[in-house]
Amino acid sequence: MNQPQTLAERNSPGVRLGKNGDGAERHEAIYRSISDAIIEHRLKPGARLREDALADVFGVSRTGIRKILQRLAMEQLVTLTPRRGASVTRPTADEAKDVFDARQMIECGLMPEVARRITPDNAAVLRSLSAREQQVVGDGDHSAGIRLSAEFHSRLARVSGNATLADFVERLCFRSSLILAVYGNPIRLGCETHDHDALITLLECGEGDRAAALMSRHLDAVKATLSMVEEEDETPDLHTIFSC
Amino acid sequence: MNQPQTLAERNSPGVRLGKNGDGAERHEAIYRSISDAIIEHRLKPGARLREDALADVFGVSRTGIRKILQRLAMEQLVTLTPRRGASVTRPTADEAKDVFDARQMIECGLMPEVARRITPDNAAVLRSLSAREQQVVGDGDHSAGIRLSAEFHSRLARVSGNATLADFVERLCFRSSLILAVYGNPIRLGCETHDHDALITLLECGEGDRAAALMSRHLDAVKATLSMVEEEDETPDLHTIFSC
DNA sequence: GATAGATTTTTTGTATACAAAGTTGGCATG
DNA sequence: CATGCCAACTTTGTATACAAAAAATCTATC
Repeated sequence: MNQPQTLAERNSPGVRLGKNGDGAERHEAIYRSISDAIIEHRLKPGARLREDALADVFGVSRTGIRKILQRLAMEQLVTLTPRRGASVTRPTADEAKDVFDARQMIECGLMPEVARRITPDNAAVLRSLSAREQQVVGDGDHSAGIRLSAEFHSRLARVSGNATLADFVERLCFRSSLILAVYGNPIRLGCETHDHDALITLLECGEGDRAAALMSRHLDAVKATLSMVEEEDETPDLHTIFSC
Repeated sequence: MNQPQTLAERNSPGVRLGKNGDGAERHEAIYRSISDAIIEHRLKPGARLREDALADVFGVSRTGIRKILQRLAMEQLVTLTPRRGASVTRPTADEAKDVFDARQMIECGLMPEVARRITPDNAAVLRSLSAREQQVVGDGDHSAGIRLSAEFHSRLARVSGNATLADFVERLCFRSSLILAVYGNPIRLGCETHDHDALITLLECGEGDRAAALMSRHLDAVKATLSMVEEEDETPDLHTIFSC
């Protein structure tokens, strides 16, 4: 993700952006790069994101990076501390609970409408997503699995036709990825991927309520894999560790 | 530059900027000023928000204004069109439906937990908010009424203890204010304020399910006051108007 | 030898300057 | 007289420069 256009642009001083297209798409691409890196756990919670470094890597100035960082902060993927810069957010146990409770309410609540609106096309896309997820998990690529699972849930919600709630679900799924990265148990991860297929089948049969019940159990199962041990909190950390 | 922070201070009383004027709080105050103006319908949907003008009015440079505008855009209170700048968003009928459906799902779903957690303190704050709302509506100040109603719902959701869902509800309430500003019927507005009091009473008695039912009816009532006539969409507008 | 203060260095916050694109008005031509 | 093109003016997009604050390092004194 970090190689191709970066060096090319850095090496050419008079950057002609007419060819590459306007900066908006470029910014979107950079946003996606960072977002993906966070969701896939290549950037770990707590990692500092210095503006200069990012500007350097992506070959844009700090102005653009700041904008992207601000957006990521609003989606709670990074935290912006006033004079200390940006870092990948480390979700607290409370936040994790809130996020999964929210998902349970919204995603389950959406199932009846999804059942009403799902089309063979939607189902096919979702099944292929689920298949890809099972494949990469089978290959041991947990990062890709986490992201594909998030994408599955997000797209499923979008079938409901309610863009606002689908956006919420998408954001919650991104945050869930982060939570899994912190509290997740790699061993037990991915044993619930078959739920996704069962979910699609139920929805295609118009069984919205049973789909909601399954979704609820599914999210419970994911929650159950989390080991909710609150990690260290920077400063008190040292005291707790070295005082005993 | 010319008249620094005069309007900013007038519009946001109680915020202490201090002499050094911690920039963060100042930006927050400006954000609130613009946000309030939009929610209270002093800035009407479609109104253009030129960066220079705002920078001038609030006595900061365009940099800060852009940041605020971007945040407002993410909350869907303003729309940012690529080389055309910012304007107050004009919600479509579809968006309005989505927003109210979302509110119905989330706010109603939250009621049982709110009933479990509400304290006399919470109830008192909410009651005073409701009283203020009834008062200003009685005085004919619809703008303040809309904003106080939004604040009531937002705070009510926050009692649930789920910060994530409360944030969602807050955003939905802000957008609702905008929707009411476009599709609302001033005459029928505010006849449901008594629902708020009844809601608190039910919640204090621990009647979460009945509170959820009332909330559902309440939101239905608000929806019913909307006249869902899709307003003009710029270009086709002229054709439709002048072709007959 | 340790601690507190001061200095240096790094990093963010803000403003301004410059470039590109859009909009508007005027001018010329059919 | 209308229509299409061109030019100026306006407004946003981006980078850079400068200032302020926090972190780190060094020094001096107790």
